[in-house]
Amino acid sequence: MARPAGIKGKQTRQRILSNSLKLFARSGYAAVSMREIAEAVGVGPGALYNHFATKQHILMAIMEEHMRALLAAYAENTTPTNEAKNDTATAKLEAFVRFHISYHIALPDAVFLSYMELRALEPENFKIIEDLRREYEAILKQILHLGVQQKQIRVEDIHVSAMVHRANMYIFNPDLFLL
Amino acid sequence: MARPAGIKGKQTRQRILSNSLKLFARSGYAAVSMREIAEAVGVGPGALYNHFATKQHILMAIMEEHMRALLAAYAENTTPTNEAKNDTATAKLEAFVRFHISYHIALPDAVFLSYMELRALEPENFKIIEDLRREYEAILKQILHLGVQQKQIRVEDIHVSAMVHRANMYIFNPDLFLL
DNA sequence: CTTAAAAATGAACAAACGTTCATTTAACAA
DNA sequence: TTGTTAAATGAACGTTTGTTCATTTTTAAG
Repeated sequence: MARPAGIKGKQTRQRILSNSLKLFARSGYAAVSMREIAEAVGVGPGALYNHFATKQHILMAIMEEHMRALLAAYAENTTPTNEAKNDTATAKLEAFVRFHISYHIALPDAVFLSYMELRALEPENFKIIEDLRREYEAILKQILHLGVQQKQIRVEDIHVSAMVHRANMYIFNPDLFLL
Repeated sequence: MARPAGIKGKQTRQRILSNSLKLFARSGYAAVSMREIAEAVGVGPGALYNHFATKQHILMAIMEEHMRALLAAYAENTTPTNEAKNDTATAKLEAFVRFHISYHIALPDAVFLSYMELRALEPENFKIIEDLRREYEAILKQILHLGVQQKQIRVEDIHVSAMVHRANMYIFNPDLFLL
């Protein structure tokens, strides 16, 4: 057999990503083999390389798309209408927290993976994900800043406060403290 | 070269355990090879097998000895003198929490590993570690029970309250919810 | 002093790993 | 209809994996 009938490439790509996400979250990136992924998707090992250059590229695609989807969902959630309604910093903060929690609760595997397997990323990929994470954190920082300006929020140190979010990362990766 | 002069077996065993702990905590059990461990210890790959039958036995030794040390330390901490001083349930609870936090803060690698690499344990080994964990949790449950009897503590559900501790495990291993 | 056990070596093994490639078939554009 | 690209196969490649083993040296016991 060769190419099956009625198969669109983008579908297989998505199936590789979703199955890899499950497997990586369950067993860890290093413990999952390409053959395992291929079997879960229902293709031969070689087929994976029509869609991703390496195993690392699969992990990277999962993480990067997760972060970009998070940022896009926040932008979507923060429509001009909602922005007008949430005019005060405390309203913005509540909207942010509600969005953050509901979004992350809905995608436990992706969140778990994005925290846990940072250590499996090659340096240049790690940097890309780190930058996306910083971009997301900047949203919270900006809200806190506004709250201080409006004298609605009092924080001893805005940076540290925003890091409450980042703390999750350190819980999962204690060694990052050393960087 | 063969056996070096002045080497006691127990020393090498400990060096294998401590180096493996560091490597496993940093990169994950599956991502660390026996050759990596051997190099960190400063011996050849074959030497590891004079002390542990398999790689899994190394992980298991780390986890089991960590849990047994935890239980022993608590027993040590809870001397008859201290028990007499901590006669009320709230005093016992405070003593437990203080012990728990200070002990776990002192051993971040071992704690991280014992939470994270449960998924790398073969079923029979997982059961042994799980039983030790339950034994430790039983201490807290007993204190809460006493507190309810003495009407010093009110809990909606003792089991659930004790599980606040266990919650850490689920944060690191969401799939355990399915068991 | 002799001997058995303990500790280490490093080459070797089979299995599994990530990845490549020649080949085949389906989809699609010209 | 023809030619090119996309998608899949599955055997094969070189490397790495966990582990074994014959051998050597040290320790320790009788």
